[in-house]
Amino acid sequence: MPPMGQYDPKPTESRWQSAWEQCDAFHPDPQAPGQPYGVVIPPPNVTGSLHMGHAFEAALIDTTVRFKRLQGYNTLCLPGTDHASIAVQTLLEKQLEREGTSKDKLGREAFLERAWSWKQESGGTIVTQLRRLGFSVDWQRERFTLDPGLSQAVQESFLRLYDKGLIYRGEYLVNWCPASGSAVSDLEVEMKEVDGHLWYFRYPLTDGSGHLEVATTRPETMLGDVAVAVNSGDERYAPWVGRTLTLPLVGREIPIVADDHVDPQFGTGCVKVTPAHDPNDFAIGQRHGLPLVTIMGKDGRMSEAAGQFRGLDRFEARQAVVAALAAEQALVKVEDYRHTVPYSDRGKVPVEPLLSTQWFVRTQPLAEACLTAINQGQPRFVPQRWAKVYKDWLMEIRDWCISRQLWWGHRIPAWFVVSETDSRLRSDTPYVVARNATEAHQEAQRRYGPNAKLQQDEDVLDTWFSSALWPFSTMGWPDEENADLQRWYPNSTLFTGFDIIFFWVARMTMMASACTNTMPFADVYIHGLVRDEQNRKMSKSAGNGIDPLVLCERYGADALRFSMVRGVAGAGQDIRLDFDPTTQTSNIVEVSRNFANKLWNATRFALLNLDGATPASLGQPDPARLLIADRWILSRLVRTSRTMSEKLDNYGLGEAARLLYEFAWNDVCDWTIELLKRRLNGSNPEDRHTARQVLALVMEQLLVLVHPFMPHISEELWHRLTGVPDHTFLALQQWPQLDPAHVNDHLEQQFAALIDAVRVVRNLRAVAGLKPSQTADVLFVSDNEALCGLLREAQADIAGLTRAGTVDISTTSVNLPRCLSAVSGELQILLPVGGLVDVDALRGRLQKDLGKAEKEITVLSERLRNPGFLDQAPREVVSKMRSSLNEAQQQHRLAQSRLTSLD
RNA sequence: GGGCGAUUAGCUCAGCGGUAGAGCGCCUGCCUUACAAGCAGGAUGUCCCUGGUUCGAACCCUGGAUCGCCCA
Repeated sequence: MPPMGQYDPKPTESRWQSAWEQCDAFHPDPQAPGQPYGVVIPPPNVTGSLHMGHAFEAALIDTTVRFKRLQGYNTLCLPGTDHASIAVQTLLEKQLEREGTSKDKLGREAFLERAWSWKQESGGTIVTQLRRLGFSVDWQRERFTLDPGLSQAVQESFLRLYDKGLIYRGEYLVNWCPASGSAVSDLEVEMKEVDGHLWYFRYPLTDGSGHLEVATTRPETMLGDVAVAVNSGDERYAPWVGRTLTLPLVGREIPIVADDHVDPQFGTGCVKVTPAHDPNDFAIGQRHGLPLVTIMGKDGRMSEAAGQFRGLDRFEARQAVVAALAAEQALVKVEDYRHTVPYSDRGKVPVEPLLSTQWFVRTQPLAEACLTAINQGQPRFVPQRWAKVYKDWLMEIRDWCISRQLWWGHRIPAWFVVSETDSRLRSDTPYVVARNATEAHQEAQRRYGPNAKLQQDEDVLDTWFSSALWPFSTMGWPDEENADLQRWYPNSTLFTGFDIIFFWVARMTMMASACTNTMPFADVYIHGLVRDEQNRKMSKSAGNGIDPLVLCERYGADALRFSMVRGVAGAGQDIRLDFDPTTQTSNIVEVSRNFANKLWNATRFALLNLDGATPASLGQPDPARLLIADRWILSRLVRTSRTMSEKLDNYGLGEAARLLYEFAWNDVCDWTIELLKRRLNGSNPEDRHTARQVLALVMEQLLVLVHPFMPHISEELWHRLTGVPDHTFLALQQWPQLDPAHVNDHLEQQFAALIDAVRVVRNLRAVAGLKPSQTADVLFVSDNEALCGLLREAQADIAGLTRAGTVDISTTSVNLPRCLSAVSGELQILLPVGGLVDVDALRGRLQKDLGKAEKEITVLSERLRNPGFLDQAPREVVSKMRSSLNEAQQQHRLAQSRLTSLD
């Protein structure tokens, strides 16, 4: 058991997590009143476990969602997971390998059974972990991309796009990942800089009149060369254009072509052209009508066409080809060369550009619709600069290869009519696209006669294809009448990281535009990444990932969430989270844990002093009985809740969190609670009653403000404070709706002066070395009547805060020879403590005041002497400077006179 | 090659035209019956450099440096 004064998050957090879920607190009714606010969470990969990025994103989403719910929106936050074709299949294949078997031995059906049972058992890990954060999602609406409903959405959208000619089947160079045995899209390819070589080869002219030199980083592809290209403007080679070369090792006669895209600076200015194995060469080949010679198979080994090299792995072949060319005296030289090589994101091996037949989405028409929308501000990106990134990508978009040679995923709804090609699947076998096998048969029979035999395409769709439908497939689409869809689609906000703007955001907008004719969400909030104390991106592969659950265990989910949200700067910067792996501690999260503890103790204080009364039973305080301190905290409360709303409405989560922290710690705990103590412990029953009303009111409202950020502790404390039954939740209450008339600028300014005066007294006491237990009288002198009035009104409070015996306020100067004294604004502060005074310390203090005043006078009077300033600066600024100068001069005079009186 | 971000106290970062801020750390006192995960007080800055705009620049503009990211 922790000490009384220490908050233990564990029991509280698990208690409310299950209470919320058991009561369906976050299961909204589409028919319920209130403006809709709908969010779908970015579905994490089923293979995954919770990492800090998920926790960060969840914290941002949940803070916003809980805030909207408190504001009275009919709020849906829909969770789910994504099936992750390649990742799951890789994981399972490794398992099978360990068991001495393989997916091919098992067969497709058994493999998929196994995949599903794996998904049931361990696929839910991350979802359980999300619960641990207190994520207020609707678990009843949880979705998985392979669910029947979502699969139907995939089939339907495929069909519609196909019918509109937006999906086609074609033979192109795709990024082939030999590790996973599948095509991958351009986006799944990562360019890496590697140290390689540049080999120079000599290709003889067919007529024997000489030779040309070509340079390449991939010698093995020369077996598939079909031309040599030079820049059309390159005069060095102009005479040879149109003649032919004989390809060494192969003997093929290949033309020399001129092409604008050849860089004359690269190597010798002559490039070998291998259209079947290089995207640039592919383009050259198209322009010049060159044939495609494929010399490699899908396993990354050289094929029949590679002649003597067939069967060699592509990297072995490289060595072998170089050696063979050297033997023929065709190798000129080798240079070290640093260049970029495309790597497969998943397989972590270089991708092979390979000619194959795949399914593609024709993205250009979709991208155009999205461009039109973004030019009209839809969706709205926060921060705005990301809209440009999104736009630039859409403008240079390439077709999206959506077929994957995998088993785990949505099978492509296309059936080959094999009866048309001798029951074999050939490149010219016709096919039909349909919603299901029955419809496919009907269609095939209609087109090819009653004996048409079908074989469904073996391939599945890119996982991102189904993810792209997520905002509406999760809400019942294609059933346009679905109540959820009608209520929460388009979604309100998409929260995601900038790293998947291309992968996901743009694909969602394109698919939404094609399927639903609208943008899928109003706003896109782009957050940063979580970095470690050395500013490195947290990732599993870097080994610097912190397990959020470890931090939840140690400090509580509330503390972790608050740390991350508070760390967000205005414009979606990355956040940094420190962590010492040896002690498993984090200073940043500790700060939030301390904050939770502070709230715990402040509420404990309230409970001890309310004696069983609740905010409701105490009622609103009588305005006539409020002291200045009460009116001040009410003004601060209303202002804070208002400013926090503004920040939260504009995704200023970090700023809102910081405002809350300061309000709770400084205004409520340091000042209000301290000020209330006097009356709570006092003998006047009416004062006591008012003080309790104020305390109850402020604490309850504070807990509401805390709730979006730290849902568990606020829920717990709110129940303790209000005594409401367990099945009524703070999570479903109202954001503070207090009378805006409480806000009082003038009062807050005055109170700031009072706080300052108290601080000066405390400082004087510290300078003089007074023990906290010693009392000392305080005398304020000022000719500012209003200020004196304020101090008089708060006389008793000041006495309490400064351990003063008596507090006197005088408008006429008094001269006490031996006393502590200092100056604050227009106020002279005197502590007559007789012989106790350390004169040197006192002189130091006054000299400090004097110096400060002098500096201020210099700066201000210089500015006020500047005619430009007087003419052009706003009047308020000028008058503010004037009064500041007056104050400084007065302060200077007072300090001076106190100093001389010391001597 | 193009684009974006960062550079402020020893550390981590706010602030983004009107006299430099927080947390941590540091120094000095305090177990003052909500809280030592705390309270009170204190010290600490050519706001990366450079010009310019402005009455006034940490903040806006020019140029540059360093670090980081994205795209080609």
